[in-house]
Amino acid sequence: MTNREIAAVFEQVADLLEFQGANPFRVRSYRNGARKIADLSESLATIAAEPSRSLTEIEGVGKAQAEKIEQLLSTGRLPLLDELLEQVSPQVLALLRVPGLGPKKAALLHRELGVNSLEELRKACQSQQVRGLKGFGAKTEEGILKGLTIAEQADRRTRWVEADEVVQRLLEHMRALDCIAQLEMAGSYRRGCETIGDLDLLVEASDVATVMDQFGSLPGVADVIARGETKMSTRLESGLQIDLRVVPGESFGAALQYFTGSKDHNVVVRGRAKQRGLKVNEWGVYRVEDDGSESYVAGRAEGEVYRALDLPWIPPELREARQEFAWAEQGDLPVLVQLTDIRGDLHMHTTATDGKASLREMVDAAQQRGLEYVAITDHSQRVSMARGLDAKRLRAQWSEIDRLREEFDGLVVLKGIECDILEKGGMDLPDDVLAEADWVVASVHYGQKQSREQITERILGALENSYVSIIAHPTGRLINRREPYEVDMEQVFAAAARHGKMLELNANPARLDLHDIHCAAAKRHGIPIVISTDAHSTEGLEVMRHGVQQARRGGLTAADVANARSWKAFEKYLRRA
DNA sequence: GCCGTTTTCGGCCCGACTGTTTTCAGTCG
Repeated sequence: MTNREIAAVFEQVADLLEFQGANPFRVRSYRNGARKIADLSESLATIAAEPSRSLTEIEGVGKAQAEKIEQLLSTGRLPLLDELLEQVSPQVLALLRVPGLGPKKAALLHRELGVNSLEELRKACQSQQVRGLKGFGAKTEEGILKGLTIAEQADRRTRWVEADEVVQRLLEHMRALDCIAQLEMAGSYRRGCETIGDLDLLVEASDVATVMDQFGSLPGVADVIARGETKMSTRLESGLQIDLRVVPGESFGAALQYFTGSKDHNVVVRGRAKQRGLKVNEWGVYRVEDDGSESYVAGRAEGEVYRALDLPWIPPELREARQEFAWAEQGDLPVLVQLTDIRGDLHMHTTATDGKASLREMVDAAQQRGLEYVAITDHSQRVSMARGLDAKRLRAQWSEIDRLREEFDGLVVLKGIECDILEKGGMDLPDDVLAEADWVVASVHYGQKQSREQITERILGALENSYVSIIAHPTGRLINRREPYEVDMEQVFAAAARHGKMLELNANPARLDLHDIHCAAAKRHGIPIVISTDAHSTEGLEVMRHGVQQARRGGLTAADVANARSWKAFEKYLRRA
């Protein structure tokens, strides 16, 4: 079983236990275990197979979970899960997706009314059976009916780039107010996560009511879910929820820290505070005296909050309770790569295959963006739908690049190709053609359903080809649309390191492939990452910022990113490789 | 179920808001 599958089993166990009203800390420990497993770049099977190592070396995995992982690895089954599934039907778990329904209320509905599915819940609400239950009323019933629609279309998080469009609109709408002193987005949006559950807006303002009125009047707001003295929540017609918090200036930094999360990061922050006789909440950092009284220590700026805990400010992208606290304590926090560090773009298409802009237009647009070097990498012949290039057409394009080079002073244009790794293994163009290229991007487009062994073999084969420079979008996933193909990334990392190859971080916001944890793993292997736009139009060059953001989440510095090097430095590296 | 600079038991982050209830439980982030 793969890490992802085992993490999913632990998640399911947590859901089922929660539904049964089990010890909430036991539930949390399974969720925590699932997350740590999902964050792992090494496979559990590898760790378990090594006699000198133990699964309990994974933080958050103790003796009990280690045994369960071993059961899953050897038998593919978990008796605990089977047992739980006998007691609770998995369909009932869907009830937890209804906003406002937690384990307690869902269990009560199941127990008292025999509700087993979202459909049955709808019927129970419509026949007004729900309002009679203890702890329920007419308003709850109406709320559930509203929430049902959301639950039915749930299971989908918004891609960061889509959320960003809403954010830009929201910020502009709010900036129209004079009474706002500070305005920041927090939450997973600020952490640059690839998908966003909801949006969090933080405001410092004197006039709370005016801010809330303005917030509620954002075009596209379908519903005001809640409105209190400091907190308000709305839902857009698209289903996206936006939370607003209004705080005073002395709390702004503390609130920003608090609402940026992640949840797990904040748990560690709180724990540290406690060790130091402090308390951290969204209003500030407080010293707790022996008599129980509290005095304000910090909270105006986010950095103050961390300083009070003897930590440097931690970039939001790193706040996932992974390595950041260890780094921060040792003074080893990476200086994360920035968009302005990027000097080259090494994956783009033209009208020769499936691009929308000509070679000249792409090169021109790259120069206008201030890039020092680009590689033109159209598809190879196997990608027939895109009219992929055979040797003859490819050489013709390279001649065109030769002519173009004389015109474009100060911009280096590399003769490249995105060469398919064939289903049966091997490259889509002969070695003598690849040998003439400056830059060979190898990628899997076909046969994505093949077995783990097959796909891994294909990619390893490409890494062994001395003319291949890099593997593009190494896992093939499309966010919200297609799972990554089965590939043993450990072997890919080892082979890439051995053969001196690079790995691509595809910056297309639908791909963001490599994943952040794979970026971090590649860095540990000393593999240079190239962030590429894979642009199919001149506007497509714009997506570089998404790739940089993903790289930051992976903890990459400019030194870890090959195309953050000057052309001179990059060229030297190419020649050596 | 996990974990340990008050360690092998007894903690485990903390506050806002809602609806239902006369003082709080449940949910959410």
